[in-house]
Amino acid sequence: MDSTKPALDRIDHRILAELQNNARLSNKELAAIVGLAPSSCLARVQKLVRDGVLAGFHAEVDPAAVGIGIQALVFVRMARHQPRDMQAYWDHLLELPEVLDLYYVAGSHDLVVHVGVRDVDHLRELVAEPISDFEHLGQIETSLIFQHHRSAVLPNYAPEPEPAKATRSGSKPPRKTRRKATEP
Amino acid sequence: MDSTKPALDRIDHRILAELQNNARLSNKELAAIVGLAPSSCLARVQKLVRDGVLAGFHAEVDPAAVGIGIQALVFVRMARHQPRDMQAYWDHLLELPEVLDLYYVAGSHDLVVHVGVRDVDHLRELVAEPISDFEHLGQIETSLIFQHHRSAVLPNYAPEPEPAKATRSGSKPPRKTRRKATEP
DNA sequence: TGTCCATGCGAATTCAATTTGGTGGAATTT
DNA sequence: AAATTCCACCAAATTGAATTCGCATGGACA
Repeated sequence: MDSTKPALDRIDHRILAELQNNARLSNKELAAIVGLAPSSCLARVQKLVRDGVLAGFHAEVDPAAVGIGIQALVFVRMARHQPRDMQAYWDHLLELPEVLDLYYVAGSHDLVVHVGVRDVDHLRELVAEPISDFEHLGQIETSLIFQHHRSAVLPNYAPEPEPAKATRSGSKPPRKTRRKATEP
Repeated sequence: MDSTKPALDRIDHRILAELQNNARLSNKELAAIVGLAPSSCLARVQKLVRDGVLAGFHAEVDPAAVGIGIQALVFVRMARHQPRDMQAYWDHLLELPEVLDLYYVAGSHDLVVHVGVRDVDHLRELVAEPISDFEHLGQIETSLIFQHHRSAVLPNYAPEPEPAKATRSGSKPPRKTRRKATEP
């Protein structure tokens, strides 16, 4: 049925969690954390990237360091909801560098725009011009953000299919180093 | 005056931009991009981390892979705005794994809560129980998210103080490899 | 003009990433 | 049930990067 759903096991989820917390973990460290050999761990990470489960790796930077003095949410209600118009306005907003997040939602607002600007003047200009500059707009309401928190890691609601490889007897029966083929 | 503001130069901002796009860039690659020797580049990155400008490195994972089927914005209006109550409710929300973003804003809403849940039942339970379970709450409105976009990199409004090291004559007068101290 | 400081470089060392060939267990086939 | 296939894993080896270090350069300041 679902060709795109090999389902992630416990170790995969562990890898995702660790990399969400710290994307700079070296493969060796990650392998040690999840209890795998570096080579096996690397193979899993590469697979997760190939499958699009790991969609990117981003540094988090202090907004103040790039001159963002204030942030705001702008709630926009459209006067018309033609898909054509919505899409055009959506694309328009995405081109604004000030737009950090863009939500298209059901309910009494249509769009919620999270913006980061230099100062109040910048905010006023942004809302007055590029954001309001569109046909078929209804109400616009701007709310200053006092505080914002973003969780770094997503919850995990996925059922784990298998013990992924239950190390049944104790912890690690270290395999006897076998090497005979290339040996005098 | 400002002991914590050595101001970032052009190269620093370039580093920030690149790492926001791809936090897994190797130091060597990054150095090549920004036009620095690996050792110099590493020193800058380490400094940016020490100074808190680089606040973290996070993997971005596909919500579907962890079982998040739907996302929503929950708009909450408080009945009372006592700082004590606000803070308690804020902390309460932060403990919910479903909460992905939390905004405390001025305006007609007080809190905007971005949640990721398994399905509609999960959403109903979340809003009915943990989110509504607090005194002094006013209106609550839940809006399904149809589409969400997050920009990976912040804009840069910071003025660049100095050419960081203007290579005035041409590009790279390759320094004559000096090594005399340890030479016959 | 001389000194200090910040920043950069290259070479050397240390350590990690990646490749490869082989192993064992579990599931599947005979 | 025995044989076979397949898959994920591991260890070792190689390649290549991260990190350290001593020194050089150029601007700021006196």
